[in-house]
Amino acid sequence: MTRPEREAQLLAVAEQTFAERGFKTVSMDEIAERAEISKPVLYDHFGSKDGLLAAVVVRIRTEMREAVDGALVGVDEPDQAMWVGLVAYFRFIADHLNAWSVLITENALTGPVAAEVEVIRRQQADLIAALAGVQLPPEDAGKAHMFAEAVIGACERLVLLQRATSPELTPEALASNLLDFFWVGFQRLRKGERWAPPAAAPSVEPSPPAAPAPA
Amino acid sequence: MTRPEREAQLLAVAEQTFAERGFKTVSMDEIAERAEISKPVLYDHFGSKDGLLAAVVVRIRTEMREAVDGALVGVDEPDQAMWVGLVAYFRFIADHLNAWSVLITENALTGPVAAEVEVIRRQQADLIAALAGVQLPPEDAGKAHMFAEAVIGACERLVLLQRATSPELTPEALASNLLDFFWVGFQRLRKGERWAPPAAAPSVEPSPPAAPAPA
DNA sequence: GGAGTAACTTACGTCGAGTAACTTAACCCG
DNA sequence: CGGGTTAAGTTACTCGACGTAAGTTACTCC
Repeated sequence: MTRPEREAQLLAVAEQTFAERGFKTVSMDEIAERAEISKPVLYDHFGSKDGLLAAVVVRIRTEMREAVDGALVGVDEPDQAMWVGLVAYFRFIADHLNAWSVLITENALTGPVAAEVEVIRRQQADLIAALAGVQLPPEDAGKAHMFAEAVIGACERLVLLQRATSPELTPEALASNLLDFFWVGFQRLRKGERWAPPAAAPSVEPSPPAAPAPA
Repeated sequence: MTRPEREAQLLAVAEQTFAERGFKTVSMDEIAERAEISKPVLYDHFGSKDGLLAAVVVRIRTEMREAVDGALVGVDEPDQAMWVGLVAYFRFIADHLNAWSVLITENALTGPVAAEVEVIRRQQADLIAALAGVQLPPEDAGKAHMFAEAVIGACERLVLLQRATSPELTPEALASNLLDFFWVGFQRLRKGERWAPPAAAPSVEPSPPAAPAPA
């Protein structure tokens, strides 16, 4: 088998296995066994167990980036971009629960792997900060990055809450709640105001890839 | 040495060591060496390496809880409670950077240790949800918990951002920014509005424990 | 047709979590 | 006073998992 083929196969096996059983409890021998190769092949490709996890993270990061960027093509108005981007983000997670599990359940904050995960957040933070920064009054410009970080932290906790207690919540519902909190603000939410898509936000439904409910 | 004494000493050594060098890279032998005892003593007290980490987490959790609860004594008005609680939270973290590092840099989301950390979040979430819930219109009551989770995620990211790039930000500044985002809301922030302490929020300064700047 | 290279394997070194068996010493009670 | 029980602690070990060295097959390219 050729090198890139092996690499892709190993990444797929590793992602799946890590998601199922957790990074710590999975051994390199087990991954090698599942992939039907021997252990040194793994080390030849990825250098170490952490290196393997880092490679998995990078792959997921790339896909996620592409999903969000793709959804934002042609969207110029910041409010709408925020909505479209958030929905794409939550939808990606819903469609890639395995991958997402790897990212967050193995979320050590130190070491090279953590650095790769932080790159994801920085990409997202820069995007959000850009959307927010252009709208803030000049004296609040410095707040854009803090705002972005706050949004990202909120997103991640909301995903965990949804997975733990409310799997029926759609990506759109998550995004709309988040915008209720951040965009509208609690003081107005208190009076019953809600966030609503600006103008006519295009439905971000690319016709879900046909998964008919089994009888 | 008596058992509770040993236990306290070992917890202190473990917290310090984990904070300095990271959970994974520290070995039980190293902790034993630093505490000037032999390894089986550790296992007699805590059962396993994860058990030791869990014990450290529980200790921090208790202290944190006491700090926030203490700050909230006698505060009844929800807006003010939110402010006081957030400031106490950020201040606790600023005053216990070692402990906090242990909590978040070793933040695996699976296993018993993770469960202990989640207990912290649930305590905080219940508190915030209670503060928010009583103020929301009945049809939004269900949003209180989502709101609380979002706030917690935002808090944690803000702390990381502060540590990484802006160590000069005070707990009060962090809390006030957060309330700008969540309480006032972006749409009004855009117009230059800011959050301000309700009524006259009592200064939450218990006269900082005299650390005069060295010459 | 032989040399070099790329994919791959067996067999091993090593380090760290966790444990079994033993030692010391204090305390209790007749 | 003296033996037994209990609590604190130590030495010396097993075992599993990461990582590696050396060797094997097979394909390609002069």
